[in-house]
Amino acid sequence: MGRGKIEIKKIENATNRQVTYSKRRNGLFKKAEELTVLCDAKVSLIMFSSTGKFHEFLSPNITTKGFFDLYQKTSGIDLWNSHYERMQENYRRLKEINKKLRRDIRQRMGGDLNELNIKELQALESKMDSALLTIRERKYHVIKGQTDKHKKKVRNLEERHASLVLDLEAKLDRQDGTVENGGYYESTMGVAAGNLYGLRLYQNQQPELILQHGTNDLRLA
Amino acid sequence: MGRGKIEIKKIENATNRQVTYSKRRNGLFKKAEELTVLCDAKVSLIMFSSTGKFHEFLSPNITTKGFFDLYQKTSGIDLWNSHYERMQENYRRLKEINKKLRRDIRQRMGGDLNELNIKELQALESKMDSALLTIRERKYHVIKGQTDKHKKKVRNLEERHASLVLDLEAKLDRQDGTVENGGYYESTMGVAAGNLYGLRLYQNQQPELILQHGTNDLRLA
DNA sequence: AACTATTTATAAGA
DNA sequence: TTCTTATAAATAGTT
Repeated sequence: MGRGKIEIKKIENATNRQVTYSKRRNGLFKKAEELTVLCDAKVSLIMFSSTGKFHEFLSPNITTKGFFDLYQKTSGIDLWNSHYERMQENYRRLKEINKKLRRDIRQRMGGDLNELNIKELQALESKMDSALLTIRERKYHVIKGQTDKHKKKVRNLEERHASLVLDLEAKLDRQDGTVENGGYYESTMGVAAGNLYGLRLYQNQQPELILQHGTNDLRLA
Repeated sequence: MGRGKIEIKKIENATNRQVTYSKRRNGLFKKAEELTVLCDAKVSLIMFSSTGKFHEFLSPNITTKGFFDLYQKTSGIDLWNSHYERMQENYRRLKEINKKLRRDIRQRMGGDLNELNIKELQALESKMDSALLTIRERKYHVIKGQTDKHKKKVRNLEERHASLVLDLEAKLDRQDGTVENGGYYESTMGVAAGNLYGLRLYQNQQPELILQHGTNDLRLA
C-alpha cells in the first residue's frame, strides 16, 4: 500500500527505517485501538524500536500488571515464579533450621524430653551441667568485679574523708582552740565534724584521735 | 476499508463482532510481524477477545519473560517486584529470629555471656538449674523404666525356670530314681538341671527344694 | 510533515 | 469458517 510494493525485509537505510517504524507504529496503534473498541477486546501492544525507544498501547480499564496476570492465568505460562523459587527454597530451609533451634532450646529448658533416649539425655545433662558451671563462674566473676569496684569506691571515700579530717585538725590547731571553750567551734564545725568523727568511730579505726580529744594535740600519731 | 465505512464503536451483533475480531486480529498480527522485520523492532502483541480467548504475537529471538523484563527496565514500571517484597520481609524477619535463637542457645551452652548483666545471668542460671533438674528427673524416670523392664524380664525367666524345675522333679519322681544312683539323671538332665539349681541357690529363694534334695520327695512345700 | 499513487485491509455478502 | 469483491484505509516514495 504505497507508491510501490515493498519486500518484507529489514530496511537497510536507517533513516528510512526509522520513518517507516514511526508510520507503521501509528498504524498498528490505531488498529489496536479500533479492535479494542469494535470487538470489546483487551489488547496489549508493546514495541521497542531498533534504537531502543519503547511505545505501548493498552486497552483501557486494565493495568499492564493486570494484563500480565491475566496473560499468565490464561496462557499457563509462568513469567516470574521461577524468580521466586530460589528464595522460596531458602525460606523453607531457614524455617527448618528455625524449627530445630526451637526444639533444641525447648529441650534445654526441660521440654520435649520424651523424644530423647537415655544416651541423648545423658549427653544433654552433661552439656547443661558444664554450661551451668560456666554461667556460674561468669556470674561470680561479674559479682566479684562489682564488689571490687564498690570496695575501691569506699576506700576512695575513706581517703577523702581522712584528708578532710586532717584539714580540719590543722585548722583547729592554728586556732589554738579547745573543745571546752567551743562556742565558736560548735557553731562552725558542728555537724560536719560530728559526721567525720562519727565515721571514724563507726569504722573503729585510728582511735588515737578520739582518745586525744581532750588535749590540744589533735594531730594524728 | 470494506464495502462500506463503519463507525468505530462496539459491534453489537456478537457473531459479527467475532468475525471482525478474527479478521482484524490477523491483520494486526500481520502488521506486527511486518514491523518486526522491516524495522528490526521488538513487538509484543497480546489480545483477549470478549469471549476470553487469548492470542499473542511476539517478535522472534525473545521470550515473553525477556520482553517483560525489558519492558520493566525501560518503562520503570514494576510488574512483580511488589510480589517479592513481602517474601523478602518475611525472610528477613525469620533470619532475625534465627539469630536470636542461636544466641540464646549459645548462652545456654555457656558462650557469649559477656553480653549479659548480673540480673540476666542470674535469671539464666536459675532457668538452667530448673531445666537441669527436669532433665535429671526425666533421665531417672527413663532409667527406672528400663530397670523395671529388666526386672520384669528376670522375674518372668525365673518363673519359667521354676516351672521347668517342677517338670523335672515330676519326671524324676515318676522314675522313682534318686540323685545318688543318678547315672541316667546326670546324663539327661546334667547341665540344665545344674543351672536351674544354681539359679535357685543364687537367688536364695525357696530353699526347701535344696533341703529336701536327699529324699525322694521333691515336690515343693 | 504533507501529498498521493498505489497497495493492502477488510465489510458485507455468498 | 472461508472466499469474494467493492471499497476504505494505510502507507511508500516523493516533495
